[in-house]
Amino acid sequence: MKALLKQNIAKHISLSENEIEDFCNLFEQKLIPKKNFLLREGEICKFEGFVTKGLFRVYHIDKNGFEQILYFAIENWWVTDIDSFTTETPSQLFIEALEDSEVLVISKKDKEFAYANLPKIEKLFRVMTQKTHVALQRRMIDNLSKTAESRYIEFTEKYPQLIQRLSNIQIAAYLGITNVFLSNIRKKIAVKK
Amino acid sequence: MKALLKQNIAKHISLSENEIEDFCNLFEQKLIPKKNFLLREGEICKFEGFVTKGLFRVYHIDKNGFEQILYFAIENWWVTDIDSFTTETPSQLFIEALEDSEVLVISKKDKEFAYANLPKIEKLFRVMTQKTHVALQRRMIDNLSKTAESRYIEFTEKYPQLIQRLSNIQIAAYLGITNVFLSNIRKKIAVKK
DNA sequence: TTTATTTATTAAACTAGTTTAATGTTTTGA
DNA sequence: TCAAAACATTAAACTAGTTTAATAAATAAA
Repeated sequence: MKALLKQNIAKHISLSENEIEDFCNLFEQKLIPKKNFLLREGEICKFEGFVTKGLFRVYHIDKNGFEQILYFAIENWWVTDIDSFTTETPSQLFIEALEDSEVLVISKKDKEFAYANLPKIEKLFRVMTQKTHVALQRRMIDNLSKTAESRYIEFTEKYPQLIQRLSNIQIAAYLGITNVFLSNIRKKIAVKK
Repeated sequence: MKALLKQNIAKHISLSENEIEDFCNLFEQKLIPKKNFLLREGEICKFEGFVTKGLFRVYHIDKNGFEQILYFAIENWWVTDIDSFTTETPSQLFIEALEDSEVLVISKKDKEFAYANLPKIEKLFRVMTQKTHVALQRRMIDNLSKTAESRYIEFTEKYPQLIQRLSNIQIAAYLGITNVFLSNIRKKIAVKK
């Protein structure tokens, strides 16, 4: 059950068999059925999660009621509201299962325990946060410089397996456009081919 | 000369007098005159910097020649291309001094040395990267959900001291709009008052 | 001090993306 | 298996933001 998690950790840092076992024992499994929430706006995020099955979307609802999707998380991805988790303030985000999902979660308390007792865990999360940050930085540049059409094309090329599992409404909310305009883009691309 | 750096580090983690001294000794000062570069596109970023005087802009030039500003760095801010620095690949960014500036830099080699010998430094950069990431995440949501006008107003409210040192061209490139449209926004706001 | 360069503003035509609403299709759930 | 709900598409009017260009003002350089 925790094989995927161990494998994911090993991609970032090297730990002894014991160390990785100890760390993974701090996680417990949660099952989140489709349309249920791992986190709701206003709650303080007290966990960090690793998805082993299913699909989540992490999104914000602005004051006009529009949803902006920060990211999706499928199998082998980490999911949390790092803002609320680190500052211990109420979250501005929802984390919702778009499919029946399974996630391994570690509590804030246990994570701090790991930081204190397994120094390499500090490195693990530094490296992971850096990678996440680099990815977001690239997305920021793309959003500032590229048209919705090329952002859509690049998204489909980068995450073909994800596209198939998402409705156009979700994809549009991620790209920062309306689903009506996404429809236009898709038509335009289809005509080209 | 390194008092500001020490004070900045102390904000994030607590170190002994010796530890902080040892770590700060790994930094050396660089003077970058206005309009000169700390990093150019294509170079591999081999440093992490802490600004003690002046002002930098970190930006990308897209294939149409337009500039997008990722962030500004003034006194007491850190500056690097974390992407190029961690992956050791050619940078897609320019880091340019907008004023005569002074920056304390640590090399990649010395930073790895610090990670290996001063475990708390690992924590320092994990915490800093997290904070930077949270800020970028908030900016991403703002860019997806808010109009250019409210992004401008919020920027002026959040960084009043920065606004005074920047031309409207720089501010527009940060907001992701043209300077012509920024002029319209400014006029509209002025009329309101 | 004079000239060249960069910056800010304005106008006017234009375009990428939104809004609202209608219609058909697919999925869900009782 | 049938009705309700969610989804995708299209059209048409609209708006936020761009583009190009001209002009004035501020800054820098010689």
